[in-house]
Amino acid sequence: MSQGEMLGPVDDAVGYVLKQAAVALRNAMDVALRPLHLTVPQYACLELLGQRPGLSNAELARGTFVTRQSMNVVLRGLEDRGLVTRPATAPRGRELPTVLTQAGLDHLRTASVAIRRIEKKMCADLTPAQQKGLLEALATCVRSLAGTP
Amino acid sequence: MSQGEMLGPVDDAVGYVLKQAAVALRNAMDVALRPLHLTVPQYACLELLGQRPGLSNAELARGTFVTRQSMNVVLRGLEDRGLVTRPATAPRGRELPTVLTQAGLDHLRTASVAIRRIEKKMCADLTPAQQKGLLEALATCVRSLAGTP
DNA sequence: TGCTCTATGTCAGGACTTTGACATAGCGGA
DNA sequence: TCCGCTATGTCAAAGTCCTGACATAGAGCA
Repeated sequence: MSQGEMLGPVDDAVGYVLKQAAVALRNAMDVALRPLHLTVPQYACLELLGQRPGLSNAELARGTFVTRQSMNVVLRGLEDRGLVTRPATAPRGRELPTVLTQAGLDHLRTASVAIRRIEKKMCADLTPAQQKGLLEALATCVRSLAGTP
Repeated sequence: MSQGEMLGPVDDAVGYVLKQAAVALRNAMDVALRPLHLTVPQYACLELLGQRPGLSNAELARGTFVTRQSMNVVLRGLEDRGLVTRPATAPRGRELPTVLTQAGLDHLRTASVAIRRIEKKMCADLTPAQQKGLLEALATCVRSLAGTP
């Protein structure tokens, strides 16, 4: 390659830098979760269940930004490993409320500290005010994009 | 669903909101590019080539955060549609410098305004200072994550 | 009651991306 | 010069995720 770090116009585009940050975070999470034999979607599922037990498959899918089908296979894998449990029959409607097992809770704890370390590292060079502003700005972006075309 | 918009602890995590924003942007770009028969990676490739003509396959892959193999199939598709051109033989080393054709440039222009409209909408409710802060904060996060573990 | 509409769980198929591997072209030091 | 070392382009295989489709359960309304 000819130039090492030439600043191009793409680096001024919010979308580009957003994508860049998301990919960097994803990769860092991936390597942090590998020793625990967890993928990022699996961890996201556990984290959500830890904070809000009894979520159904569809609710978990929306919460982790994947489809119901993908979440279904994730849950199957976690179920086979004994990390989560779903009742055989639906207590209401067709929703199968999922809960963490003790093993799942233990796994979540260790994974959670690893991920929290990643986030800490990511925000290490940000002042508390900057971090707060980042959070608010991103939330505002999400709201703006959610509106009608 | 029981609760509509209950604010959970996950919404306070920077990583979660970052992912949320990236997915929202990706989806918005997807629907905006569909009428032009372009996928997001294809558009990203065209945009990069428009700003820095002559980039090689590997350089484009790094710039769009995918693997060389994925970028190879993307380039093949764009080449078959006559939007980009690569020399049959490498002028230096093994790199094949890719450039936009006139049709590719036209396609890029229309796609670029559509995407810029999306970014404009995303940042609509942000003050210029907030937008500047967001850009800087994200760049700082990328740098922090890039450091050694 | 009966009908429609929405939402959920699940199965099959396909599209896209990544991992792994290989041959080759420059680069730099012994 | 020669030998490693890195980087590039490409092929094959695997994995991951999504789109499409179906049957079913509850809510709302005539």
